[in-house]
Amino acid sequence: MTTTNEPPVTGQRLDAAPQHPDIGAIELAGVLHALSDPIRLRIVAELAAGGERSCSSFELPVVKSTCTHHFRVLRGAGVIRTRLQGKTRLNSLRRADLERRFPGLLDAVLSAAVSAD
Amino acid sequence: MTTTNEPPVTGQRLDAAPQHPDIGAIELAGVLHALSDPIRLRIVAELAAGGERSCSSFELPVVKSTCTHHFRVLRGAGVIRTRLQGKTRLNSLRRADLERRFPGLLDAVLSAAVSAD
DNA sequence: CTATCAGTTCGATACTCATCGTACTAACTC
DNA sequence: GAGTTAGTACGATGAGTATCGAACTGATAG
Repeated sequence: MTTTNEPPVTGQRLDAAPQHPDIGAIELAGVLHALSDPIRLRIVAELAAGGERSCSSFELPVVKSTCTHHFRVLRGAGVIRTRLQGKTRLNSLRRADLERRFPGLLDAVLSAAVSAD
Repeated sequence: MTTTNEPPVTGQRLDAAPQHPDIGAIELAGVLHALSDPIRLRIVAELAAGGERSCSSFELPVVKSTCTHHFRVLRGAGVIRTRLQGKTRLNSLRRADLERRFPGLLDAVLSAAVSAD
C-alpha cells in the first residue's frame, strides 16, 4: 500500500502508542467528567475488579467506534492506562496514580457505583 | 398588572419553591457531572467552608443568568439545597444527604479540589 | 407608589459530546 | 497472499450544555 493515489498522511501515526497524561497533569474536573458517563463508570467498575482487560471483553451496548471513544476519554483523563499487546489493547485502572493525586476519590466513586447499582 | 393584553401564563409558576431530588433519587453520574465543571466545583468548595450563602455572594466570572444555570444543575443533581429567604436564595451543601447516599465521595472530591488548587 | 435588588425565564448562539456507519490498519492465522 | 481479528480514524448527526443579553418577577427600601 505504498503506492495509493492519495498522498501519505501527515498527521499522527496510527500505530503510535496511546498517550497518557502525567500524574501531575491529571485534572479533577477531567476525572469527574470521565466518570460521569454510565458506560464509562461501568468500564471503570469492571476494571476495578480485575487486572488488565481488552476493550472487547466488556459487553457494552455500543458499537466499536463508540467504545474506542469512551476508552479514549478515560485514558485522556488519566483514569486508565492502555498497553498494546499484539492485536489487542490491554486496559487497566491507574489506581496508584489516582490515589496519589486524589486520595480516596476513586474508592469513594467505586463504592458509590456499587451502592447505586 | 392584572390587565395586560397577554393571556396568563399556563406554565409553572415563577415563585415556586425550588425542587430538590429525594435522597434516594440522587444519581452518581448526575453528581459527578455536576461536579465536573470548574465553576460548579468552586461553588461547592466555597459552600463547604461555610453555612448558607446567597448566589451573589460568590464572585463568579459569569453573568447572572449563567449563575442561575449552574446553581440549578447543582440543585438538580442533589448537591445543594436552596432556600428562599426574602429576596435572596440561600444555598447550602447537602452534606449529610450525600454522605448517606455516597459515603466519602464529597469529602474526597473536596480535598481533591483543594489539592488541585 | 417608585425604585432597587436578587434572581429567574426565555431565546439565541456556539461548543461539546455520545452515537453511529464506513473505511482503514496492524497483527495474527491459514 | 487472503482472511480474520481488534481495534482506530474519520466524518456526520443529534442531543446536551455553557454562555450571553434582554425582559421579567417578587420582595424590600425609600
